[in-house]
Amino acid sequence: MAYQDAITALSDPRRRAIFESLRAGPKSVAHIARDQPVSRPAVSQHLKVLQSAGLVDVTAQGTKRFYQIRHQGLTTLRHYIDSFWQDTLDAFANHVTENQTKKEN
Amino acid sequence: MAYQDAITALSDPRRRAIFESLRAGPKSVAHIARDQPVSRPAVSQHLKVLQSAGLVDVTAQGTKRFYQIRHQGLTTLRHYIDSFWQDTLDAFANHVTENQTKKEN
DNA sequence: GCTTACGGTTAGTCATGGCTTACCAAGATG
DNA sequence: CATCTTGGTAAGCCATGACTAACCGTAAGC
Repeated sequence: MAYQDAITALSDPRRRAIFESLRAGPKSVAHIARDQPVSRPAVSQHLKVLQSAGLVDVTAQGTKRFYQIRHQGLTTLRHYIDSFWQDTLDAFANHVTENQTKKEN
Repeated sequence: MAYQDAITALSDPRRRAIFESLRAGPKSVAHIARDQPVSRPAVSQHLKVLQSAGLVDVTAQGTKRFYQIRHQGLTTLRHYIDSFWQDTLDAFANHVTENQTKKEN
């Protein structure tokens, strides 16, 4: 949902590896698990986290479930990062001008 | 250093709160800790992580140490996120065309 | 000089979360 | 229908990491 969930989801190395493996396109759970050094249930749990973070979505096709990257999740994360630019640059300018005023720090 | 460290550093809610509190400009450790519901050593440890992730840098001024946001750390993180766009869009196009070819999935 | 403020480090505790094993439901295949 | 494949879920184990208390070094201020 929010950017917090996206960051939390991508903070785990294995989850990041799974997410990055989807760069190549949609994959089934078994296909993803084949390239990972952990069990299939572990992959399934990671995918659940990625999905509820809005980073992937699923397309059922028979018993197979294809996961793929969802760009919207990455967009919210990018907005969060971008939001620091203007804020901090303004703040830094203020800090320089108020440098001599000796406020409570 | 790398984007991995930045993501890991920002995955912790408290560390994110500390980092976001620096939007307003450089602050001393005591000043940061004043707004956080944890002890000063805890804040110190978080700042250490943020620093080694390249997200903040320090300016000593007497016994006080002013921490501020370092934009370069955010830049590497943004590049990582951006790197998914072209890759996944290409991959999706391929997947659509190869849809009937029934590859091993 | 002595004392106080600032802040980094260490040791030890406790909660979070990633993993495996076992289990179960549902669609595919004969 | 019986069997196999696919994959989600639960219980339990264990490592990681966030936190506090206690300590230490260093620069200010009297």
